[in-house]
Amino acid sequence: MLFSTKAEYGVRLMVELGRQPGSAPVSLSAVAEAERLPLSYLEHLVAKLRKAGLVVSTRGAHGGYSLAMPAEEITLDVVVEALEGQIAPMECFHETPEGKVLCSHESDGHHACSTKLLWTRVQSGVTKALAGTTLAELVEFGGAKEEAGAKAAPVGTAA
Amino acid sequence: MLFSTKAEYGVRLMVELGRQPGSAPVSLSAVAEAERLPLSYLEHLVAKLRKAGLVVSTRGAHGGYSLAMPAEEITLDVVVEALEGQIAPMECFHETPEGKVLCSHESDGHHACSTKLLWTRVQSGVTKALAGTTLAELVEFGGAKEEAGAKAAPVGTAA
DNA sequence: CGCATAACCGACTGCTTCAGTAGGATTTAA
DNA sequence: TTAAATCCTACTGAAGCAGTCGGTTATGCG
Repeated sequence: MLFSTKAEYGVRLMVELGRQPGSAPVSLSAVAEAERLPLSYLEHLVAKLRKAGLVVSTRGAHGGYSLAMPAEEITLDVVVEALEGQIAPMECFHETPEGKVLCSHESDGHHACSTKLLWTRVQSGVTKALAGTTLAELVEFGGAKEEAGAKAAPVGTAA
Repeated sequence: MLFSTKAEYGVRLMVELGRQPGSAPVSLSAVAEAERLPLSYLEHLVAKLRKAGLVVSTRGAHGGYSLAMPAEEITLDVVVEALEGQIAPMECFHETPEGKVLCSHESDGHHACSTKLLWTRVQSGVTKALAGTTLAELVEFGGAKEEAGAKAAPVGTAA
């Protein structure tokens, strides 16, 4: 598996916040119930998102989380990286700020690291996919949730 | 990290076999020494490659491994999958033989899984990068190893 | 004021995988 | 017959995953 559930849950969380019409904060427990995810685990994930500046929190009663910027401006590479850490295909693969790729094996040999070409391509493929997707797209793709007068609609009533 | 060292070492191993001009088998210890990798660990990896039909082995003295087919016909998606197992961006992401994508979360909700779009794109990016790269490319990229009369050239003499 | 609600924080746990080691059994060329 | 090689199973320390738990702080409301 390329990514763990941290990315999965975290993205779902972000989408849930993106669904919200206004900028009213959503409580974690609401997200947990809507997505059927463990609340205490979401706490860890949302902490990462907050530290990355992707969501803002309001404490106290009726508090919660909301997106730090409009969903159209949030690309998924930033989100996934906040949750999973630096995205690289391989341990030895380090990207400098200028975009150059370093490989830790290149120093120890006479010939260039033959896998570098491969991992560079993979890296590019993943990065393009993530950076080319915005949170707004996912929110829209997720389906048009009812918007007509449903500020405090009951949720748990299945069937 | 998207992939573990299993993919890294395994690909390096394949490249090393691909370097060999003829179809003469290369012993694992030779590969281990050339790439500075632990022999006993390589044994595990080469077993996976053999079971996947990517390399063939000849036992006994002067035995070793060689590619089961020309390097031009070996694409890296097969190699990496043999080493790492099924490549999917997420646990819930299953691809059927016909190419359809199933998501285990889609049954439990009213709306479609909003992350599916994202993981589908990531999957496509990785698959294209891996399937679009042949072992022959990596061998060539790795650099032209000396070919002129170097059947038993000493290796360890650095500096 | 006091209480429920909610964000925040750190420690702990069972489980699986990773990366590698160890010890042997079998096969084969010389 | 022996050295070189593949082959196989079992084991191990370390790390990350997927949570759980208990407690602290902040805040709106009656």
